[in-house]
Amino acid sequence: MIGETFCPARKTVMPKLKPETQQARRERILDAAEVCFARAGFHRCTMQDICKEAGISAGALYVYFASKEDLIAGIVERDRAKLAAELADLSKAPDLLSALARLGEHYAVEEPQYKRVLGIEIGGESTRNPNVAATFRSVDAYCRQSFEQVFERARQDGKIKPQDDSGTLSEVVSLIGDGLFWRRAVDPAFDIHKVLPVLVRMVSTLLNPIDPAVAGAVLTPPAAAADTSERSEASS
Amino acid sequence: MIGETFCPARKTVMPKLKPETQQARRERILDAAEVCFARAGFHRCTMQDICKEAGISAGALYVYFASKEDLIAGIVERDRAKLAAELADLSKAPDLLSALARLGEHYAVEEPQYKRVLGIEIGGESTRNPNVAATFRSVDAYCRQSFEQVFERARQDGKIKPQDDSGTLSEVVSLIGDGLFWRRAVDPAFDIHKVLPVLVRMVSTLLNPIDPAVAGAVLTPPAAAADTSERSEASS
DNA sequence: GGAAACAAAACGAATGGCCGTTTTGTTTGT
DNA sequence: ACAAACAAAACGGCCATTCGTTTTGTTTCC
Repeated sequence: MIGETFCPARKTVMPKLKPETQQARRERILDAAEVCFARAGFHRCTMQDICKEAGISAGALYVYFASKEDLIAGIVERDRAKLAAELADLSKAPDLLSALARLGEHYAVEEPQYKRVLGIEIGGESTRNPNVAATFRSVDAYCRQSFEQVFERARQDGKIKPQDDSGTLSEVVSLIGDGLFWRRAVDPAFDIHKVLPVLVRMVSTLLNPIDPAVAGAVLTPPAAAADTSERSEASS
Repeated sequence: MIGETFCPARKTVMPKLKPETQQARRERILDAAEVCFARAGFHRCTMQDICKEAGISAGALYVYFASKEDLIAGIVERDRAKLAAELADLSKAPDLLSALARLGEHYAVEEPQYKRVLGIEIGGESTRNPNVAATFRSVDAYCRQSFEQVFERARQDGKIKPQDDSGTLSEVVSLIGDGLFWRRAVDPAFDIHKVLPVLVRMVSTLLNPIDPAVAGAVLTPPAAAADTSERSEASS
């Protein structure tokens, strides 16, 4: 076994962790950093905090991230990438409005509190850190474009008859999403189920201002709506 | 707390700055701190930065604020108090919807950027600093109550016929306000004039879902609306 | 009225602790 | 066997706060 293999073609760098384990470590560090950053903000959170949370040493951390700045950038990229991915699924949804409502539900209810707080932290950081700003804005723009395309297709399919152009619709819906996100992050007593139906109704009048019958049709595929979002508290 | 030293007729000495100048200094420091905090965040901003911005020395600053924490609390209180005051004026407005639109216009256009960024900073801080959280939430609650009262009165006066209760209406409108605020703070390219009319229309259908004629009446006292907000660039 | 008296206000260099990062020596994976 | 991965301790800079001193403004006493 020990048989002294000196390989001829072997010279410089190679032995390492398997790239997958390497990636796993990175993710783990990011997970820990997310928690810490949300708990204390990007600032007051120390590298030592993150090390402790991740169960590693400072030396190890610096193998994977060159600096705190770099770590922050990593957090932002991962978080925003996930957001973009989840929003991309939206375009596949058959029912536009209930898909939107489900999205709101998802972000405002299922996501743990610390992720929402992290979102605020990211937005704030984007106003002063050009690096963060770049990824933040690009994802933001992508999301609004997605919305816009969805609306545009729905209109061409005759499913909606909005009086505004798709770009404006997308802006308005994004804005409502931002409001949900902010309120939910900042006010622990916020009850999304109180407002979600109203928001849906409101948006539906936007999409079909003329004919309430059509709006109703888009709004309520009755069975699905009842199951998914409207009353998840009935069971408990 | 200032002029009150008890003085036996003879010996008493209590020279000081006139309370008004004292207050002025405090305000000046708060102004400087606002700028610095917005520029760098509560964290990365140093006390020396603030001193430089205010044109005073460290020692002087600590005469007026016991600690950085204390200074942050001061900022939050002043900012929120102003918000509450401005919102209180709303109840006096004769035309509800255009008053709301004007409010949105005010916060999203006239307010300088750094104040918006400061708002994010405050919200973020409120998720972890109990002191900040207390004033933040109390003002937040006050604002929503104001909205609620305004809506309730409008309903009783027969000006609106909403199908939702005033509490819910207030939540929804607040949420839209939050969305405006966030978007405007975070996205410098955001054009509020693209969405404001749509938002107004949307809210108006909320307030008067049944009878579009009434809704139209509330929405457009035509002369006033044109002058105040809709197209301030037409005249010039 | 004006100067002495005195404390608040302001200054600004010094301090002490904290935190991001580096260095050093050991372990581990291949 | 050898470099990458890691832990642990150490370093160096920065920053909130303090403190001894100076300045400023008000009162008191002649």
